[in-house]
Amino acid sequence: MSSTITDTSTEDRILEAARNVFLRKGMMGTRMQEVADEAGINKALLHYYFRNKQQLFEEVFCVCGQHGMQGVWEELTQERPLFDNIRAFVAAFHVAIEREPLFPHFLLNELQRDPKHLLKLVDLGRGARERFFQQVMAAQQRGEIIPIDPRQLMVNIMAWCQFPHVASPIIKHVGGMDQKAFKEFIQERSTLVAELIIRSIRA
Amino acid sequence: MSSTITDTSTEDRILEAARNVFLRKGMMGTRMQEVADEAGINKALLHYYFRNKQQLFEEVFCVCGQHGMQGVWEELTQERPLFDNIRAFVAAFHVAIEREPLFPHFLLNELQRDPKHLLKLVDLGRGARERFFQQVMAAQQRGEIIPIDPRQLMVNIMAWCQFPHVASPIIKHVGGMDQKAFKEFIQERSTLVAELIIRSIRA
DNA sequence: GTCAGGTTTAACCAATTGGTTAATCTTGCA
DNA sequence: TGCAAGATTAACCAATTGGTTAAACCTGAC
Repeated sequence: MSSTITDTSTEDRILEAARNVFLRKGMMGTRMQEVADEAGINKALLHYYFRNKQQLFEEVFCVCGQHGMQGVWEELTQERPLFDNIRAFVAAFHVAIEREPLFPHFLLNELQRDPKHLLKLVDLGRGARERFFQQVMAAQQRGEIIPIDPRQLMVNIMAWCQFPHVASPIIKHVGGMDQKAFKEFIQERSTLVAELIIRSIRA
Repeated sequence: MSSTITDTSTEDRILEAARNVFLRKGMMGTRMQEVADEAGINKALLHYYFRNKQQLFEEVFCVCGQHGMQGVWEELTQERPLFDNIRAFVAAFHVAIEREPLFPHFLLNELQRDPKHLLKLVDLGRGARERFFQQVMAAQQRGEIIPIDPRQLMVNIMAWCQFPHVASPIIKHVGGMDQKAFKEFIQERSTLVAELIIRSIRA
């Protein structure tokens, strides 16, 4: 049966292992053997649970949800002043990335390789973004912020939140940071980013 | 001889083809066959000119320089007010990326995969960055800008310049842009970014 | 012409890898 | 106990791919 303790345990071990390896190596870089090893099982058993690599990939990243990124978007659309929404969003974003630091690089990479499969993940934030755009335009009309394409603002926020993780090897290298120093560097950003974003658009 | 017209032409065709394929697919994603095809030659001839894939890769990206990125760094260190240096740097950066839009994503990706080979490319800007850091700290002491870790400022600038290209599939998708609209979106940034960066740090 | 050198190619090789098969091992149950 | 069905494995297969080899093909010098 598919409800035995061992079953679910095995299937879960596979999903967990696959998620880790996929995040580290990307779809193209992962070897089914490595997933099997990390799950402590045979490679054939992998194909017994998931027909092939593509299906395993989609099961992990499309079916199983996007690992806590959706709560983050909602921070953008609370009934709060624009600046407070930005602060909350940036903070929540940093917490989410701290839980899954490899995710930004992974997602950007896979989307460049094959957009059609993972773009649905991106769409989950669409509603929140649209409401955020409206709030930005409203603040603009009230003269609270400078005139700016809301999409540019959105890209600016995302860039400052995600880029440091995507470029972490460069940053560590040129800044002479070890892992600990880098974490502090990122930690400092979680408040800095919001304040500088606000400074950049405040009228 | 290695100075015949045909020779150099063949070797150049290979280097050009390799550069294109590597930029599109990354080191791991490129197939030697595809490079050979794009160069219009046999796969064996590829190995006749370049012993193996790794050597071809390093020849293209380490030996042959970094394709115009070094002139950009110098814009950071001219004898100009800080804000003018930032404006010039951002503008030059956008021009450089426009010539080679795939380069940011490629570099970030390869560095995450195997830092040791390409980090020397990053080091070419070290001198310029250090002088820039000094100028930032000087402006800080004169009270022209707010207190900020110059490294954070540097990351902020790089993030806004590079991230849109790394995340181009997402941006096109959520913004409903085709290639032309995206180019306009980027074009708008080439002046917007510098002004917003300056707003974010101006005292 | 022809011969020697570098150039180009077709055919081949070995290793990797996604995926399959058939046999073996558990386990719950009649 | 013994059987049936799912779980697990070792061995295997076919396709891809980086790399090699030996032969063929210029082309310029004598």
